[in-house]
Amino acid sequence: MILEKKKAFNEFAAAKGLRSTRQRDIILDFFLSTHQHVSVEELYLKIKASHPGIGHATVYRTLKLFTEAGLAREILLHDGQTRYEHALAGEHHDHLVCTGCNAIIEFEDETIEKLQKEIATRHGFMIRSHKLEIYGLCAECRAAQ
Amino acid sequence: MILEKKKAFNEFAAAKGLRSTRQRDIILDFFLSTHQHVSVEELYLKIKASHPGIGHATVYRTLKLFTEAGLAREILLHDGQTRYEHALAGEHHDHLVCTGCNAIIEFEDETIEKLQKEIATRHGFMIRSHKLEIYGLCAECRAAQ
DNA sequence: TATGCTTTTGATTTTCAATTTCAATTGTGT
DNA sequence: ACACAATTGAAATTGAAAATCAAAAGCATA
Repeated sequence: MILEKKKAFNEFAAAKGLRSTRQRDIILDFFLSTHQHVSVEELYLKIKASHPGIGHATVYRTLKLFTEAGLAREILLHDGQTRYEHALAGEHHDHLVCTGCNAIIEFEDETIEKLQKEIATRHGFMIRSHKLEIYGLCAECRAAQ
Repeated sequence: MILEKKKAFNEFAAAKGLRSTRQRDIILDFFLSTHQHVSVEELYLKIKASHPGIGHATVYRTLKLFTEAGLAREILLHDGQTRYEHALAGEHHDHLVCTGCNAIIEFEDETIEKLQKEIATRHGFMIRSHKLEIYGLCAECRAAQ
């Protein structure tokens, strides 16, 4: 899985004529070994602990590259921080976001995906990507109330 | 429709013990007369043209109030600007967002809504709100390519 | 209508994520 | 090793959003 993604990135880099750099390797390693939905700041701090030389800007830039390469996907929640989740081209999942404890539960639903395609077709729209987030309270937070 | 919303806001204000102010009236008028999906900045500039006294902060604060009152809903697209769309409690629609021309097409789909509820139930999750955005190219932008 | 208390306002400052800048560094083909 | 372009990172900049706080405005009461 991790190797698969590294390979995917290398292919993307090669196709785009990007150079292979120490920093990108490190950032990719860290990104792949974090939990889902890291914010840039969070990842930056993690990396900084063992690689103090790596700068803010590079982390931002590189995560944008991963997104272009299809390894990552940007998610905007409502706390003003951009997060990135793991992704592989083609695969997709959506989110239940708990507003109580900020937990994120992932799910997939083929029927919803299919309905989206139908809607798009009806409007002459060509889908590139989509995002479905359901906000509310998870089972634990409901119980705790 | 506009009166209905004004009434809704007045009721909300009364229930919360908020005062009725000239600024809030003006901002509500402008908000209700704009197209869907205004950014705060956009609305602020529109208002400023005829009411130069009204400040940035007030527009931000007031839009948050409208959201609390159920008249507006925050939407985060990928341009770093928070937008607000018109809403009435209970009503909901989702978006096709064209990455070519930034057009936003609204749609509603009962089946998708129903599937979301099922998914939530399956996870013991209580839905408060949700957001579905489909990104891609609209018919015009596809043709223009 | 005046009084006194409280909310609201708005100019300004602050914050903070994200981007830009640019000189120095590094990767890569020759 | 050389040359040249891409990349990096410290620092500055931008820009949205929130916080601050004295002044102004709303509102209940006399």
